[in-house]
Amino acid sequence: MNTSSFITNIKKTVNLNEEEEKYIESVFVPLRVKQGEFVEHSGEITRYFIYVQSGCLMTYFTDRDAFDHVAQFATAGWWTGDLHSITKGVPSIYSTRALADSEVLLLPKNSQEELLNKYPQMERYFRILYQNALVTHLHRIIQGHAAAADERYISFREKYPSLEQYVPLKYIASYLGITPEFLSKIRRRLMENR
Amino acid sequence: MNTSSFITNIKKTVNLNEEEEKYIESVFVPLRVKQGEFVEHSGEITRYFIYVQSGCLMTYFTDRDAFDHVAQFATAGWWTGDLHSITKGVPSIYSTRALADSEVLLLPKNSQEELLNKYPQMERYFRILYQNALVTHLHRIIQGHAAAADERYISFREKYPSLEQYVPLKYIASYLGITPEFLSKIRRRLMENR
DNA sequence: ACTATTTCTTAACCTAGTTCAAGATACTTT
DNA sequence: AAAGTATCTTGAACTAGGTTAAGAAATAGT
Repeated sequence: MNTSSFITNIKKTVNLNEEEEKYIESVFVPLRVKQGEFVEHSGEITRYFIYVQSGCLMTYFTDRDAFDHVAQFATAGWWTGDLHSITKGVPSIYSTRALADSEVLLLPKNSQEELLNKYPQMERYFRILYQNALVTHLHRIIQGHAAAADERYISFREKYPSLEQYVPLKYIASYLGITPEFLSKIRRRLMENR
Repeated sequence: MNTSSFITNIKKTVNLNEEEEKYIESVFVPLRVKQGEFVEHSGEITRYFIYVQSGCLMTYFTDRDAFDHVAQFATAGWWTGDLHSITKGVPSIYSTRALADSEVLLLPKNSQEELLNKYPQMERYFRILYQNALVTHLHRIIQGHAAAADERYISFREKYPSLEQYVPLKYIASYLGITPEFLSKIRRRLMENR
């Protein structure tokens, strides 16, 4: 498995010379996961930042009634994992699992720290990554309050059309904060009205 | 108005020498706002990162039915504003207003860029700031899906006890994603059960 | 191809949270 | 202190979305 797609991704944000590329590539741990397999388990301390090369992962929270709540999906070019657990060294409340056979690159916590110390561009890369994620998250919060479920579903489909091929509807429902049954109703209404 | 509280805040995360402190202090624009006054208006391109020295601000989104939805509160030591608008140069969908007489420090977009280029520590400071905010935001999303309104209210009070002095209940309701009337009912139930 | 398991849908009934409208408490301003 | 404005509460009627349970359709395993 080669890591060049990741380097390409970084270079969209910051510049890297040959030596930097080499080093960065060297610290990632490539991993293949089959559909259904876990990359991280809740309850354990997260050790890796997870970058998706291909396939699709989901990160989710399981509540005390054993209901799963999808925090985020991640397809090629996305990062996922539990930032809180890895940075603070506390057990994670999220699990990360493959929704399809996937190739991921694991960046161990220590290696990330090294990268940040060694290459200021990497500090910038992550700053911008987090900055963009923050905008998206806040938008999701507000839309959760301001828009009805059907609107949220419609904009989800517009925003992430590629996810439909990987993600079962029940997880999309979970991501949107509704039940699969209600999503079914919404989908039917949308079909009937056109 | 002095800016030293801000420097103290940065120094909790990264180190600064005398020269750096001086320069950083020099690029901030201090501003006093009275209760009810706006710091940023939706529809305009955000020009400043907003740091709160004292008092309390709220940033909110107004939907097409003219309902306000509180995105976040900010008291002393917090940043607020619309990251999307300022970084992408697009009109903001959020407004920021003072809930009490407040002292804020405005960091113009250009000055932030300069700081980031000049001092790698500042890149790190913002990376960590965003990283922490991301954790909080994701938690808020998940709690919005996994917890009922009364639980969300209780954990809000535990997490931000200091906000109760500044923030009218109707805005707390908005932040939690419920109506003021329903928050009233929740509060009553909580009173009766003890 | 056959079976088992998971996912998706439907329908009847239920509830957390909303809407509307009115009254009660605060908080300002003069 | 009075009057005006904004906030908070209450209650009755309502609705978006949840629950339960069962069947249909798709996937996966053998």
